[in-house]
Amino acid sequence: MQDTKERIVSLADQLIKSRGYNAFSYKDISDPLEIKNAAIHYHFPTKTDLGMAVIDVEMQHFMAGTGKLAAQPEDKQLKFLFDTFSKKHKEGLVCLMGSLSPDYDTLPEPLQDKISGLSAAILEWTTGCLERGREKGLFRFEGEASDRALLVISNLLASLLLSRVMGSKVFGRITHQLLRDLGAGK
Amino acid sequence: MQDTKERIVSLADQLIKSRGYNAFSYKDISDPLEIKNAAIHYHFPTKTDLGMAVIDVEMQHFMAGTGKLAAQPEDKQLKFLFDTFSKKHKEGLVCLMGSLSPDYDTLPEPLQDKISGLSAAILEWTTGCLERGREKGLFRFEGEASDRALLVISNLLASLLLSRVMGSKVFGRITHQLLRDLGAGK
DNA sequence: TTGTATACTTACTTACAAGTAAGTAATTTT
DNA sequence: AAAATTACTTACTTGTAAGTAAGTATACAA
Repeated sequence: MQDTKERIVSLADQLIKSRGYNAFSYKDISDPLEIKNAAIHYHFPTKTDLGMAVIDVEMQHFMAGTGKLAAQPEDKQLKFLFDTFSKKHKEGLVCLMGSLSPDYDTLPEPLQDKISGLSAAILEWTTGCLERGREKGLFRFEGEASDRALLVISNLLASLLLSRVMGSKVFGRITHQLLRDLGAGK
Repeated sequence: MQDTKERIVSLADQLIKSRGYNAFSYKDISDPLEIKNAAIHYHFPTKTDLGMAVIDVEMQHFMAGTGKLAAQPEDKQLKFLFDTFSKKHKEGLVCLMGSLSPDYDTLPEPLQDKISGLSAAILEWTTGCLERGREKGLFRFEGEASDRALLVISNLLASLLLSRVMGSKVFGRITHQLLRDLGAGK
């Protein structure tokens, strides 16, 4: 039954994005799934193994999602990124990197490396999207595309975090301003 | 000896900003200060009390710092905000809100309220700064000053988080782009 | 039909975080 | 000089997180 394994990863993913890596335990997973904590250790011997699996799945989803859109115009592609974050916002979650980066120094090295890998992939993709979009006249902005991509990611990440602290309207205010700065939808 | 009490808060502040609220324990404070954990409980009966004290001190520092600059031109005032974050960046720390917001939902309500209060104060101050600065021609940007202030705070917060994950150069790249977007120093 | 792999459970161990109760030494107040 | 307050320590308790060793039920394979 691959089913249990997938449910464990899925719940762990949600827990990381809602409460943070250091604030959830195997009990938070075993209780709702009505299994014993040892069942989780059977699939994922250590919490690090589970964390790795969560990031692997996130990476796979990202690759699959962007892969499907590769032929679309860049403004549509960028919308995919914004929609991904918008969905998390509606669920009251933050993004993986937003959740894991404050705890980064407390995480085991293999986990750190996976997180860095994921962030590099997202930055690379966003950079390419903005770069090509600007050439086509879909976006208008100054400076290096990679710097602008960093700004976009930085804002999306923080908008989810700040929504929690400052109220949910913050997400829309930040993303709206962000899109305006890119000269998108113009 | 008020000294011990202050050292406890100061260390707790550093621990929150380096490892996160849920990832530090009283032992991380009692060991370096060479006191017993009960000594911390004497000053701060619960971890929540300690967390509250950390935020209180942060708020006091913010009020004192901005208060001193009230007569200065707005671009200098904004520089104070950037310098505050730059200092944290050099120390490898993130800001309080960056550290506490992912764990927000796991925190006791009084702590949540204090964090929200602090964030509101920072947003209010930044909004005023940008607003008056734009009127004087020190800044140039579109949209509501409060939305732009949100963007500034969002980027500063995220730049510290992302520096950990993506490498320390990220901080400078984000802040540089941010200042350019405000038409500052021009 | 016996054996082996899979997916668990039962029942632990170890470690440590958070908090408390009672005691003590030094200072300060009356 | 006695009493009270301050700032701790000693020595706990309770709870929980992470992990493990050994056993069991089921399926499927040789």
